[in-house]
Amino acid sequence: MADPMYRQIAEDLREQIESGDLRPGAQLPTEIELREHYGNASRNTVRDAIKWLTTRGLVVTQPGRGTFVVETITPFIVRLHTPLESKTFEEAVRQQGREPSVSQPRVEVQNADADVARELQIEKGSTVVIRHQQRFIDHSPSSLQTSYYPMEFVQLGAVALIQATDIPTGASNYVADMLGIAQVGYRDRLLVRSPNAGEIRFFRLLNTGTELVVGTHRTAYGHGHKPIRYTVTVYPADRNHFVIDFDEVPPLEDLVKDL
Amino acid sequence: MADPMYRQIAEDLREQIESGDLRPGAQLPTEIELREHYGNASRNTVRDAIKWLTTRGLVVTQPGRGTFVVETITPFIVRLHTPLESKTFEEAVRQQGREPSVSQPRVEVQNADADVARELQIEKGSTVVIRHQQRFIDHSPSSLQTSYYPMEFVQLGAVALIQATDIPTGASNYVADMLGIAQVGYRDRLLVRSPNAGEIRFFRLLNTGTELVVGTHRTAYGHGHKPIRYTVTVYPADRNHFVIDFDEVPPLEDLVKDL
DNA sequence: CCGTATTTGTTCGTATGTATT
DNA sequence: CAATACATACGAACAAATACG
Repeated sequence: MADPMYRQIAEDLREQIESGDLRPGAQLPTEIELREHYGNASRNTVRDAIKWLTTRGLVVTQPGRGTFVVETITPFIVRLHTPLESKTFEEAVRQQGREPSVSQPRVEVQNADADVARELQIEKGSTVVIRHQQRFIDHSPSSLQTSYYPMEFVQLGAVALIQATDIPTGASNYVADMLGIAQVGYRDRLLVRSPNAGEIRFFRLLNTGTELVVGTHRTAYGHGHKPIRYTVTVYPADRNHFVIDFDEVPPLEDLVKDL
Repeated sequence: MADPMYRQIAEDLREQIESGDLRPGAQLPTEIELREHYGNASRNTVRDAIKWLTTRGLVVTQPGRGTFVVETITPFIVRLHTPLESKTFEEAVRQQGREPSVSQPRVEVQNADADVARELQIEKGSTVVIRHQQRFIDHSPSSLQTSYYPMEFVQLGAVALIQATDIPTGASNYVADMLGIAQVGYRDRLLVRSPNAGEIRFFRLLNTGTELVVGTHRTAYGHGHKPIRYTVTVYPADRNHFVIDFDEVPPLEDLVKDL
């Protein structure tokens, strides 16, 4: 049995895109033109073909403008496995020749949900301090970071945690200094999922259903496997690569240069 | 202005799914029933609503059967950052209480494309040995692995690389033993993309356009940052988590247990 | 700023095909 | 084989966003 017509049209367009006949950013023929080109197929059939392509992330449509081949984005490299004497966000971004900026932190005090309780090894419902921050690269939304700390840390003296001001040395180092709890290791978990409404807004995603985010869940530990911090950072999957280095590898600049 | 009707229907169904009124695996009302429920909307409008949900990965439709809320899969944990004395695939899978198996390797000799040439730091077009292997967990397709080695290694004596038989100690250790090139570090790069036709077939994906794979690109280095091996492993994004450990962290079993 | 043409978005109706039960 | 349910395809009308003179 032959493929349905809308798939044949979609395949034909896909080949034109992948062969380079239709370059990134180029406008596809209008629905009327496509209709005429493919044996006077119905406009709805042509639209089904375009939908097939949009669902697979090959084209985007804009009302009143047209349908365009997606632009390829030069990805930013997110380094997950930095050494303990790690670079701050600002340093890491500048290293790739880009301009970092961050929002003022937003601080909340809430009860731990199941995820947070598991990662911080505390009772579900215990009080935790939550610090949110928005990060930008070249003034474009880059990532959303949410860190969870046990309320206990504030009571023990790390009071800056519940203040909505940037901690220049990094909240992690601040806790280490104030409480004498040094970070000796961490575990990152990555998972891919659909963005929620807030993420769609912040990252200015199109909400075509093809957009995805990568969540990196980092739990940092002190001596004796005691959790210090649980940080979730969310990145749009389309504009980021994730790099993990172990021991002796060439400098990151080589990779950035070669893309 | 109010949302279009198909979106209102989609939102209503989405809430039922996320609230748990419609559990994973449950069948949605048929298109005709939905049509009647939502003020005799056109069947096409109901179908637009369902399409909105399918592109977001919330439901799947099966011709002749119905539309069903997607089943949630218990993810396998892929450990990216194992120490150098790392576990084999078999050991890592058994550690999570699952049953591993692998295909016979398929070996090719080809010219390096731009990616491979960059990673192995050789001339584009140089001859490379490519070893493919299919991996299964509990007899389900789990990952596709492709490793690239410079042809030079075979000429220098590592002849088992071009034989289509499993190297029990691991190809990496074999190269180290035969040529005295020890692996002293590696860099992993992760990226999310749509699967190609072969991957859709092997992983038995539905090709709804929402299915995604995560590619892990590992370049292993010997002394002096000399590349030894470039390995691309492809995983379906929906059934895997990725974990990277650094220094002192609790045993992985704790995480697997708590899911 | 306005009006008009162009282009995609939404909604309906209808008919027929294909897969499953 | 029949009934049910989703898939494909067509045609039509109006709405909304955009571009342009």
